[in-house]
This record gives sequence, C-alpha cells and structure tokens, in this order.
Amino acid sequence: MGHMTLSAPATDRALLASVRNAARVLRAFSRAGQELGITELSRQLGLGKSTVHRLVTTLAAERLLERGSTPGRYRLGLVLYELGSNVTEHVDLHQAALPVLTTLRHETGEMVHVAVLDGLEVVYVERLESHNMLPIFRQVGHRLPAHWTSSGKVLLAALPPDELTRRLADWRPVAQTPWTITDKNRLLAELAAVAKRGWAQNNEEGHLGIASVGAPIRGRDGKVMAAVSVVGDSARMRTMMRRATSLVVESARVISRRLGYSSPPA
Amino acid sequence: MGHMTLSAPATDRALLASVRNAARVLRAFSRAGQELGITELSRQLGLGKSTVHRLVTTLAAERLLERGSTPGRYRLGLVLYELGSNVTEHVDLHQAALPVLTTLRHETGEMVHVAVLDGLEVVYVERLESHNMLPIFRQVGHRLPAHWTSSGKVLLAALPPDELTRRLADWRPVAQTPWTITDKNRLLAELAAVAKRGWAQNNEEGHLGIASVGAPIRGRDGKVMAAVSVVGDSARMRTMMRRATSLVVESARVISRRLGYSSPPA
DNA sequence: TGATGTTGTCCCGCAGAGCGGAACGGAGTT
DNA sequence: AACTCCGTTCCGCTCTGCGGGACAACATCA
Repeated sequence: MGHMTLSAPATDRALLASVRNAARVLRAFSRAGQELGITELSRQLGLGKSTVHRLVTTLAAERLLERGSTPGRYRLGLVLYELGSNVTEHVDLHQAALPVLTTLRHETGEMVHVAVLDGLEVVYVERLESHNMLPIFRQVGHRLPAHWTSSGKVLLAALPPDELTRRLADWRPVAQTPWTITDKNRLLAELAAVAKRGWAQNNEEGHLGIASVGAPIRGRDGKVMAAVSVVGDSARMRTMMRRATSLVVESARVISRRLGYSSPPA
Repeated sequence: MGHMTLSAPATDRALLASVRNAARVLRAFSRAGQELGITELSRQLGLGKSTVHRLVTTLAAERLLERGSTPGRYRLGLVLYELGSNVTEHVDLHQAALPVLTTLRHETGEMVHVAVLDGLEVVYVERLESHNMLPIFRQVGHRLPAHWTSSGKVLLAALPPDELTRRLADWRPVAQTPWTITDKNRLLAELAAVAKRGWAQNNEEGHLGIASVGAPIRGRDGKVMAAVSVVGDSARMRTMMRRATSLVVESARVISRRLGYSSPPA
C-alpha cells in the first residue's frame, strides 16, 4: 500500500494503517477543537494531501466527520457523539453517580467531578458546576496530569505497584505551580499515604488558588475504576476540609455500592 | 485488497474499505450496548473472523475500543468518550443550554431534553431528569423517529420544503401508538402548522401516556440547529400545557440568544 | 488585471497492505 | 476423549490505498 514514506520501523505489524490514520485524523480534530481543512490536517499528520482527503471523505461518509460551516472544512460528526454516549463503562458509572453527585454538590456548594485514569492523565467524565464558577475546567472529556489533582492521586494510588512504576518510568513532571509534586519519590510517598487513608487532597498543586479532595469509586469487582472529587477555591475549601473529606469519602462509598461493590468485612 | 467477497457494486469508489469497516465495528458496539467477541462481530458484519480480529486489534491499539471484563471481549473505549465530548457543535450548545434547561426543569418539574435531527430521527444530546422518573428515555445519544416526538416535529418543520420531501421520499412510518402520525399528508400539514406557530406538541404519538412540547433553537446564522422539549406523563402535562408551552418557547429563545442569534425585527 | 499564492479535489501507476481460508490452542460440554 | 465453540495466528494472492502531481476555484498581492 504505497511507498510508506520513510518511517514504519517494522514494529506493530498486523495493524491497519488506514484505520490508525483515521484515528489520528479524529484526534487531530479533537485536539484542535475547531473546524479543519485538508491541507492543515495533512501538515499536522505528515500525510499526503490526497491521502488525508480520502480519509476525511470516508469518515464524513460514515458521519464520524461532517462538513463544516464553510465548504472544504470539516468537524467531528454526530455519530461520534452517539458513540461516546454509549461507552458502556461510563453509562453505568453515570447512572450510579449522578444522583449522589447532585447531593454532594448541594452539601458542599462546590464543583463536583468524576474522573478516570488514562496513562498518567485523568479524564473527567462527569462534572457538576458550582454556583461559584471556576474558570479552569472546561468540560467533560477534559484531561489533566494525574499528579496535579486529587482524583489523579487516588487513581494512581490504586494501581498495582509494578504497574505504577512502569507508568512512572517515563514520567516527565511539569511544575505547574510551586506546590506541584515533581519528585518521583515524594509522589510515591504521597500515593502510599493516599492508598492507606483512602482519600487524597490537592492544595494548589495543579492551579494556584484551587484545592480539592478525592476518593476512590470501586466497581463490583472491587477494582478502583474512577474517583469523585470536590474542587473549589482554596480559601473556601480550607474552611470545610474535614467536612468535605468525609462527604466525598461517603459519596464514593455510596456510588461504589450502587455499582454492585460490597465493601469487605473490616 | 483481498477478494472483496461479492458485493461492492462499483459504487462509492475512493472510499477506504477498512475505515468503513472500522466504523461499522464501532457502530455494532454502540448498537449492542454490551461487550462483544470477535466471532459475534464477524457474523453481524459478514466479514471474515481474521479481518474483524485485525480491525478490533487496531481499534483497541488506538483506544477506540478496550478489552472488556472477560478476555477476548471488547467494548467502546475511553477515547471515543473524549471525541464525543468534543463535537464542537454540541460543546457550544451544551454551554448555552444547560443553565436554561436547569431553570426550565425546575419551573415545570418535568424531564427536559435537547435533540438534534439526523435523517428522520432525533438524537437526544442533553437530558435533565425529572423527579418523576419516566422509563422511556434511556440516555443521551438515544434515538427516536422524529415524527414520534415534539422535538422531531420542530426540527422537521424547519427543513427547507424540498429537503423535507426528499427525506420523506423513503419514509416508512411505524404506528407506535394509535395516535402516531402515519400519513404523509397529515404529517406535512402538521409540520406546516408547527412551522407557523413556532412550537410543536406531541400527545402520546410515540409512547402511550407520554406527552411533550418542543420549540426550535437557532444558531447565530439563524438556522434551526436543535430543539428543546419538556416531556412528561400526559395527564400531568395536560394540566399545564399552556404554561409549559410558553416556558419552552421562551427557553428556546433564550438559548438561541445565548448562541448568538438575534431575532429578526418582527 | 495578471501574477502568485492559497485552497480543495481528482487522477493514476506501482507495490505492499489487507483480505479470507485454514490451522492452532485453550475452555467448556457432552 | 471426542466434541464444539471461542480468540488468535499464519500466509499467499490480489487489488486497494498510497503519494506525486495536475487542476480549478478563490484570495491576495502589485
């Protein structure tokens, strides 16, 4: 299939090049967050213009992309929205979590999140806004480095030790604030503490002026599959940290129970 | 690339077969709503087992699919969730609509929806539950025939007449209830009335015991891009139809304004 | 206006990617 | 042990999909 430019170091055989490229196209749109043209995509992906054109045409025929406002530009299509809504794991999680989150938000008055782990990043899959709008978190689907967040710490802390070290092998921490943890040993110590006590705090480690508390959600198999967190202005959070913590921990426990997890005999 | 079994009636050339098949695989998962195995997919799609296996492996490598609970089974992956969250049209719509919907739900006490049109079906893209849970609407991303719903009527009524007749050409109406509109001329008359008065009702035309009112949301270009609707038990709805109607119409107007639409001088 | 940059779309020949048939190994059933 | 199902792997033949290049339609200059 074509000249294969240079690259293709004979790794990952048996994978469909065009499907991979199609996925790259979709991700490019997701990253850009706006309508894109053929040439621009072609440059971003390092693929021939005609190749990209063919990919985009096909994806548009499948309605994974749709023609944008001006001709020749494209954007993510409706079908993707549908597919995303049907990611089964999240359907269950959504149904189990939503009522609990609503209560939690009322009790704390702050923004409430549910996140899952992907590599070393957290992906937010549920979000309830507080009345005091914070300008940081954009929307569901947003990603952040796990060690910037309380949910992230909770999720990392739940990994088997060998898996954790494997993932942290090529960790390149970014000091987002003066309080961001950038030392691997400090992070490991923190995660051990989090695992032990069953919840995590984050005090301006991801964004100045923002603090949060998070606790693990377990699926029916007992494995940690997500984390709830309450996020708010650090001054307000400080005044109710103890209460917020116990509320978050309790919410996480209720959601886990609704997912079919029966806590082990203490 | 391979024997192309039989099919391939020389139509749609220049479309990538593997990408098309990948899309079919994803849709199969979405339809099933549960984890699927290779053989089952292979049967559903009429493709060779090894072909499906290759597709699934590739999609899993791209994280569009992920390994399920038992080995050898797969489900829709996290990346799809992210992609779906980034469908730009809906990001804007979401932000413009959510606060208005919250108010609308409080004012009516009923379930509130936002839907867009796809062919002759409506796809629900926002949903706020009422306290009186209705067992019908499953989740965001759910589809219904447009003529069963008030949102659907609103959206159909906004189509250019030629486009509408084109889509209705191969309309195969299903009489879901005794009140479902199954006659094309009656539907056209109803849609004309809807277009004229600016809102639509639905009285047990999609589900017995369920009624709804819907109104159009316009984008900044003035084109109808979505519809809001209030859905509830038909007895309760009847008692507040006038009020619900004006609330829905007003909500739709506010959302349109927030999207940048400035209503024409009357 | 004509020159020169874009852009999206289309054409086409070559070669290697992707197709499906078939074989393999493991889990449950009978 | 002889089934039958599953997911996975192998492999050779063929036709698909690759990218270079041509083209028309615009925009943006002088």
